[in-house]
Amino acid sequence: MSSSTPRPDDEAVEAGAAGRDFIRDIIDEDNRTGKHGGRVATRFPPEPNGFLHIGHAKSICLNFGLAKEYGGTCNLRFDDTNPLKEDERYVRAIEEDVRWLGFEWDAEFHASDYYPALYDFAVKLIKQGAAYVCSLSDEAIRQYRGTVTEPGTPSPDRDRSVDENLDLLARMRQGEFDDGTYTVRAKIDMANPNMKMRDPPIYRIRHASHHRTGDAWCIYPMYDFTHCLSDSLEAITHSICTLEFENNRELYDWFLDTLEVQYHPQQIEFARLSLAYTVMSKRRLLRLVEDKYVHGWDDPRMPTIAGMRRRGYTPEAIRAFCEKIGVARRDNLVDLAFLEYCVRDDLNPKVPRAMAVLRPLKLIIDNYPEGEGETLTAINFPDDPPRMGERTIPFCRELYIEREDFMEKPSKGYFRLAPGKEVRLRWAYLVTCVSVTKDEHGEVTEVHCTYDPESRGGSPADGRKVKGTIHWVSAAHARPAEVRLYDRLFTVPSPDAEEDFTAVLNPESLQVLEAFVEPSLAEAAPGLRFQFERQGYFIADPDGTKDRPVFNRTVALRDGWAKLAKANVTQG
RNA sequence: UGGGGUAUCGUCUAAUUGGCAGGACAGCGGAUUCUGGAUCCGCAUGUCAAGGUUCGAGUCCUUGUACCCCAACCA
Repeated sequence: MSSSTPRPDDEAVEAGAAGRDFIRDIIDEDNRTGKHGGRVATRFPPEPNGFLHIGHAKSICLNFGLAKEYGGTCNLRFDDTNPLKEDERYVRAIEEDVRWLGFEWDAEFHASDYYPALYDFAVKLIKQGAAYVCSLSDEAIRQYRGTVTEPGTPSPDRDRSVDENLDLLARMRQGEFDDGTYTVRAKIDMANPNMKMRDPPIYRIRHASHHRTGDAWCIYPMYDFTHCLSDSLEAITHSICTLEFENNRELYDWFLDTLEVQYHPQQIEFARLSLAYTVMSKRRLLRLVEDKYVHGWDDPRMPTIAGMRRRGYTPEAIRAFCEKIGVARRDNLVDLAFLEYCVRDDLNPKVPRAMAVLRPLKLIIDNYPEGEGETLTAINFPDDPPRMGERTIPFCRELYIEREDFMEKPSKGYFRLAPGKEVRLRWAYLVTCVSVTKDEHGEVTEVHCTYDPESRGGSPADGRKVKGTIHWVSAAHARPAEVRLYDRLFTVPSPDAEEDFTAVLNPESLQVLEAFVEPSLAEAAPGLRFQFERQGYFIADPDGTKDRPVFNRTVALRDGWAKLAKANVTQG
């Protein structure tokens, strides 16, 4: 078959739908064989012990996306079985993030909703002789478990009678015992080569208040026991999780088989997302927040959904990213450039342009009348002028330009401003540098130019070509603004591999600049996005005030000159 | 050293199930441009290794190698 003949799903891919992957293959096959009666029911099951990150976004897009594509359902389920680490605050943050990403769940559940049912299942297991109450300490349990190469040894309580187990469980539940004195364990196989099958604990005593059930319980079910049964109770068809739960699947199936539940969902594992130059475990992210390496869960440097939102990323960009990286089972480390591409690609057509000077250098037009000024017209979206209209910008004799846009001794290929060189001031005039003034350190403090009055708007009357165009703001009208530049949080691609990941934090991940912005930007409401021409995409931050807006750089523009300059340097 | 997994351009990911190894990002070159942006065109780069089966192997077989996960009363 010719390669130019489109395959059936090529159109779907082009239409923006997610691509093919092994999970969709499994579902197609299940639908073909009628395994779940053609039903597709997924769930996104976060533990409310931290904020969601980009790795969760991948899972969210997968689970909700599958439900949408197959006309199924997707629940939001909080896996809240550990009262010590969980909090209502995280529940609210997670709900907000999922909605912001553009998904709405069919039903919201909490594992804690199932505590009574789960307790009954534990009783049933005991009655079946498939679980027992164990009095071993956590250390003892660990020792009895053996190692990966040596079998474990049975707990002395393994053959406790059903009646005694039932009595002990009831008393555990009544609060008769202290934390750590007893656990309920599944009775499986202490010599099983799969460590997860060596009589895993399913209930532990924790005299702690739960954010939803308060003090109603002092015993809490554990993950393996809770998760499969929650899935079953919700009649989930495809229980999608990450690869590290692969060993748990045998246990997942064991509980459901042993308890002979009506619905036996299928657990399917996929490789979690790793993003270069950041960490993705909630444990480490929590550490960054608690030890104040960042300013909170929503710090724009964080890989959290909240951080990316504040940074200016859009839900569309994040969704596109999650679809483009695909779903597979091999370990991966996704390039930061790929995420940034998705962000630029989304922002480029929908964000208006503006001018801001981040590192100001004064430019004086010697032949422009002192004390006079004029108003020029700038187009908000040059690639499609009618679409976002135009705005006016004030111009006068003294301006600020970017320090980077002037070089006293221009290097090869530099076509911005330099002594004797002519450039275009964006939307304004052509200017030629005639002299510079310097301070006592030899630092250039002012650039003097003459302008061509016949080039108003930026087009010279004689049609001569000027290679360089630079941005500027009128010194008399410029508004001060704080600009926050973000860089990768870590200096190495895989900080997780480091002994101490905090040792490789990037000290320059945040740079705060005192910038000048064009007047139209002064009152930008928080959340408004702009492309500062030639620099990048920015979003107005809630920290801004009426007289002093704050802009976060979402992502820089690709910089061809920086690349060229770097190549020149390495060449010698 | 036990068990469970995974290996395809630098990166992410496909390959109609044994039939020309494709796409995207990154890179490089060119065109174009009032953003060194965007856009357009083009180029280069890959099947973990060694054997075997076959007209034909990324795909099947054998033997290796590398990496990931599992010994929390976390999820």
